[in-house]
Amino acid sequence: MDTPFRKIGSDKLLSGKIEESIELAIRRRDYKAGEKLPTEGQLCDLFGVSRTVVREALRKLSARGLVVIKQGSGAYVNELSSESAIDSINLFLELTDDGSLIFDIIRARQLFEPEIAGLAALNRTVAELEELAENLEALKASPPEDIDGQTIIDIRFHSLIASATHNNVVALLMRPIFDNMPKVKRSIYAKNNLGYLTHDISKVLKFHEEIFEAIKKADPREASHAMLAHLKATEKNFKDSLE
Amino acid sequence: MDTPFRKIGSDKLLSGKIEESIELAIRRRDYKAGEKLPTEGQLCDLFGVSRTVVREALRKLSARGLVVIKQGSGAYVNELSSESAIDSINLFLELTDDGSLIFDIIRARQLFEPEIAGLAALNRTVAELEELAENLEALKASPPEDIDGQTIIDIRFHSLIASATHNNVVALLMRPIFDNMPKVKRSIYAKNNLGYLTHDISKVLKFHEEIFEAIKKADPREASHAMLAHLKATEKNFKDSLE
DNA sequence: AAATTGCGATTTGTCATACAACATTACCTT
DNA sequence: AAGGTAATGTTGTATGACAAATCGCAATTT
Repeated sequence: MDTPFRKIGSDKLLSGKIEESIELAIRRRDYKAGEKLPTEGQLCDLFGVSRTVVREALRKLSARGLVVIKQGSGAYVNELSSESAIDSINLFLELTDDGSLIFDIIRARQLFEPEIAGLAALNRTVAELEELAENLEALKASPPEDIDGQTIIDIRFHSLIASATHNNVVALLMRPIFDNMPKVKRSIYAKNNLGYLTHDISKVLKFHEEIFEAIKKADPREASHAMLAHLKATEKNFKDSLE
Repeated sequence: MDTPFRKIGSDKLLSGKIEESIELAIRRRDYKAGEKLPTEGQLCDLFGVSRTVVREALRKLSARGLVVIKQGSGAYVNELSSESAIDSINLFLELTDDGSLIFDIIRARQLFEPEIAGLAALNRTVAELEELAENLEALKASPPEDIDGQTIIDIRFHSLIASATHNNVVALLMRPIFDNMPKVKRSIYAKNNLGYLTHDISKVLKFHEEIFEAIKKADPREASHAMLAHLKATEKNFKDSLE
């Protein structure tokens, strides 16, 4: 039953208020990345609370990746990496997976990656082409039985293309998808394990090379088509493994 | 001086180890959503550490959205909502924005949303069509000067379509993009404020209706095209505001 | 019997103090 | 001046105490 009365000072916990306060200061750039925050003692004085409260506030901020705490030294504003944000997403996907995650990942890649490859074909620099070429060589050189290693190289190939769009939002949002590729791979090889291996790295390599050539030629349509073909093949591989 | 050897048991801090341990238990589903964790006192005994440490571990977990702590009651495994994960992403985007965020958002939408609309056209249910229809009515009924209100309805329209793909990954990853739409809107109206308003809700409505009709007809190609036209118009609107 | 109230026990929130572990600085020795 | 060492500062952990919120159960009221 709802009453007309609602909570007022939402965050009644002191550690919560102080967390907010420090977070705000960081968002306002009062403290920039790498800078040292006041010591626990100073924060106690500033806020007029006990060290317990300050420490718990700092702990929460560190858990969210906003600050790093170094024993004996102090608390510093984190050079914000995307890792903690990505981790949050991945944790959520893992915990809410009702079994559809793998298929959703496969489908999402088909939706997004062709377009990404197309944009990358337009925006890529020569340095990025170089990195892609190196990646192809690495895949060629990898031992045929080292599936995990190949997966890492595979992920990097697709990540490089996402980065080559020069769109930070795109590159960031694709990360959770790429992070889940090993799970997809594992699910494929878990089914037909040891016996007959459908895995054929030369096929993957061929697709990668086609995509690379299209991006090199700055041909978005062809890049997009090549990417879609690649992902369709991956999906077929996955579906075949379900029997 | 760095040695080539690094710590193995990475988290040397007790609170970190205990955080990990509890997190693992949650990931393993030893404690399911809504369930109550042992009390602080019990955890102290279990791990053989002080309450300080246990409390800081719980605080970190709560900051990451894995548990909720209720004073006088206990710590419970959180009904995991996507909010904290999304917040992390949004915070990261905000803090690392070098000025390109708004443009990246606009571009990312053009990459992703046409495909999404296409998939939604194939997978939408009648209930979802109903919700979209209601949303169109809401937009029609909104006061012309209530731009913030219209933005909320606009966001919901696009969110509904993303959900109608029935792909959790897609719906989740689009959230940070939608959350930033108000920022884009504000940047448009900040430029030509008060004077001549380029804002014309009837245009938006027309696009939305086209998209809706295509999705209703289960025509992915048309849905995709309509969505792209909509987003191109939005981009033009944005670019016009830059002069 | 059902609902409400009140009280005690449990649990989390905050404070204070003390000491350990680590980092930084200043000083001293060479 | 260079290098090592002690002093100092800062974070990590432990303990004890009490406040504040919640919960469970019995007593009371209706």
